[in-house]
Amino acid sequence: MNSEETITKASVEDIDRIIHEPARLNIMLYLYVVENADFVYLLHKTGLSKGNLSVHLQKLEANGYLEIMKEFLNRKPHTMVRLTQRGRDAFTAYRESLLNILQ
Amino acid sequence: MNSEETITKASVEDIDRIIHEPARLNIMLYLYVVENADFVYLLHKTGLSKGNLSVHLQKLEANGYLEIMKEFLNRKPHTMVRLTQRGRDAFTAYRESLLNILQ
DNA sequence: AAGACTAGTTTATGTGACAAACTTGTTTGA
DNA sequence: TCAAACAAGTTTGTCACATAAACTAGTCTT
Repeated sequence: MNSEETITKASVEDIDRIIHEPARLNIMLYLYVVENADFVYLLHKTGLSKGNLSVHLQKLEANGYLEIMKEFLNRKPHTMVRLTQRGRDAFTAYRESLLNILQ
Repeated sequence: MNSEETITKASVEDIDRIIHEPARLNIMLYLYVVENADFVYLLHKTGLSKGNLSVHLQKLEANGYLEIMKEFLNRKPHTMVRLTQRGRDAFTAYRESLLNILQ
């Protein structure tokens, strides 16, 4: 194997589909800069329906990309969300990957 | 409306989902540089199954992004594909859109 | 105390990606 | 020469997923 062959080609195959879905990409973009967000904040920012947002958050959590913390605030349920380090890394990797492909 | 408000925000909502799907993004990337490609070439380049490739090409054609030209070559069916201007424009718009979102 | 509101979750449905199976014809080899 | 293998796709069946509607559980208002 010579040096030319070791150049890794930016590959569409290894796009992270969990992040690639626009609804979740949007969520990740907000969480990446905000660090801490609650359900209602994301609801308004993303424009997703509640059911939709709920399911996408669960999927991101199932992949270890974020943490969902439930508490009661003024006697009402309150859902806080933040990216895990894994989620943060996955997002930067996704970004690098796509920039490589498109540039 | 003042000038600040006219700054268009790069929005996840208007990602072109036809192109966004990785399999089709891959196809578009090849067609964008090659200009003319046949079915078998794309089959090998993309690594998609034949059925999959067939369906994705039909979907891109249905959206006016490419033209499918069928002919017989050495008595065998031969499918040529090329981007339309519309497809070319859609691709550059998609690229711009995603670069804006990710940068 | 009945209706409206808040903050979500569960479900039902439709769409879509994918590969397996099929189709139509051509070439090969026994 | 005819049957098996090959070529180039298409159609079909299945499974996953995105989405909104319906539901839940509790709180506030009047």
